[in-house]
Amino acid sequence: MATQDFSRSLPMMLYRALDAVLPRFRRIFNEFGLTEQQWRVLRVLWEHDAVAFGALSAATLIPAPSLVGIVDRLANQGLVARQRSKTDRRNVFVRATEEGRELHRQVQPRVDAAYAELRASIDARAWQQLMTGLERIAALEAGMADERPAVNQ
Amino acid sequence: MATQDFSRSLPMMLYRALDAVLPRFRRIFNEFGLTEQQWRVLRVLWEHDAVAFGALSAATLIPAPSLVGIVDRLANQGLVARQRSKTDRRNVFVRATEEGRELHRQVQPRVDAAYAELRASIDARAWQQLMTGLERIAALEAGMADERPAVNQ
DNA sequence: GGCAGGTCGTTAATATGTTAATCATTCATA
DNA sequence: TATGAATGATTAACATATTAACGACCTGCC
Repeated sequence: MATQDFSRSLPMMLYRALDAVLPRFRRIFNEFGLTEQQWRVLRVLWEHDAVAFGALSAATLIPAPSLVGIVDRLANQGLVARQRSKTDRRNVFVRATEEGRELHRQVQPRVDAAYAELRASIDARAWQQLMTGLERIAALEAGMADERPAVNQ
Repeated sequence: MATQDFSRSLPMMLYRALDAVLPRFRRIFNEFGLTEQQWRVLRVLWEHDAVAFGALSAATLIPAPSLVGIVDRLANQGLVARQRSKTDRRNVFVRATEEGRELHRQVQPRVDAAYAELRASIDARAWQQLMTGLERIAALEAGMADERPAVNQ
């Protein structure tokens, strides 16, 4: 089982793809004083009004401890607001303010255009195969250990 | 040009794939007191003896400002050593110490096994198509702006 | 020989990732 | 109804990412 070529390993190829794709979007976000993660949060809040903190973490793929600070900063800028659940005071809901929605309306068209340009630079068949492959990898259940705690025998 | 489904966008799918794949490797690195990035550096230094700082940054995909601290910490642990070039004192070479090589010999088999297991969990054809797709994306030249500074007219 | 401009590693400031622990709250149950 | 386990957000400590600026060093050119 020879050691595999490091630079063409799956993780490195995924990083390479991100390095090729993200800068064109980050450039847009920076124009509006947003980081990529801050934008991801706004992106979700635009579609769903009020989102539970845990659900927001899952939808953005941002780990909860990171999300705390990100929501803090967005709240300080007046773009989102926190709201504790009244039925279960452990839960926190996050929603975009009107100001946050307005900012999103400005950013989204630019992002859509950049995404269309990206997609147009790869032929549709290769794009579809790539997406299918990524779905299969993503379906692999993260670690495959200590999930399903070995129920009886 | 309707707004595209966020959760299935290329960047989010790439993140999802990383989230599914990385934990199984990180678990191994942590056993040996290494972070993922620290391991990437050792991985390259194992193959190449002495590597110029800039080349190390490129090979690991770790941005230079981050790499400074990572090499610092590896050097403090005695796993790597810095060495300034005598012909051009701006250049710095990094090499693994004997201790670093020994650690690598312990970690690599575990990583190879985990990688083999990962690869076995996807059929070879889908894997190949995924890799081909990733190569195409990676070839896209990052930002496609301010590269090639608009030479005459 | 000296100066303008470029290269290379580094520092600085801020934001985020990672892992473990904490704290308030809820829930099941004795 | 008190109590221990479970949950959800948060804090803590450390490592890394991002962007801009810096400083030492080289190189071409006057």
